[in-house]
Amino acid sequence: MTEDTELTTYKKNKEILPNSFFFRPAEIVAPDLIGCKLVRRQANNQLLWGVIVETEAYSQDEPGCHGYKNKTARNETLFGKPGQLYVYLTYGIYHCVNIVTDRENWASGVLLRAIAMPGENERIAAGPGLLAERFGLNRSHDRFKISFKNGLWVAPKKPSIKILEIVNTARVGLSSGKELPLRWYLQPSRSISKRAKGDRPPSSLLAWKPTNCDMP
DNA sequence: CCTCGGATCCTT
DNA sequence: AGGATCCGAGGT
Repeated sequence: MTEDTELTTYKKNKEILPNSFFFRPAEIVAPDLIGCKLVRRQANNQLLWGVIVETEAYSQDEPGCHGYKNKTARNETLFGKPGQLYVYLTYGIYHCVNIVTDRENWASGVLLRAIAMPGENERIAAGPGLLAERFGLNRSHDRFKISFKNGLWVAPKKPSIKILEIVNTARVGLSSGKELPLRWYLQPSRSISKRAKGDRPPSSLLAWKPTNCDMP
């Protein structure tokens, strides 16, 4: 299949999550995104994609969220319409990519923490900073509305993903709100971020590959 | 204006 | 265990 027909196949098969998917609470959207594909159309119309294997939920009623205290210039996007990106610079070096969720004027979003990409090193996007770098997303993409038309969208998970286990744990790298179980990852993917204690490492026999999610 | 500390990752 | 490197938030 040529790249252009692959691109149009997404549209023809409606392999695009509707915007309404994100108009739900972050703690519902976050586990629901596990197994879905993040797809980016590149300048040459080739598609860059991978399977989302780790997410975290944030919302303004808990202290881990950037919108916990009040609206500022930095976190304003988080209060905006669901279905757009909230991208911020962290530790002065890396970017973190969120998809805004729930409803307008309620700060909430899902942090995309790790993606498995077929044919690439399994650690290429195994963390929020690496993921942002691999997909070429940075502060200029803050407020970016994800859609097929805009060349960045999420494709629904394949039925085959349902046999796999989604593990729920505490979030990673927080000083406040760290106890809340708002992180989810796909077991036994080898592409999740490696920072959480107690994560069950996948055995080499069980290691999960994104190849069973090829189009269509 | 100054200081502090990150939703990280890589190297000792 | 510590450094890279930016910048928003909060205190003086």
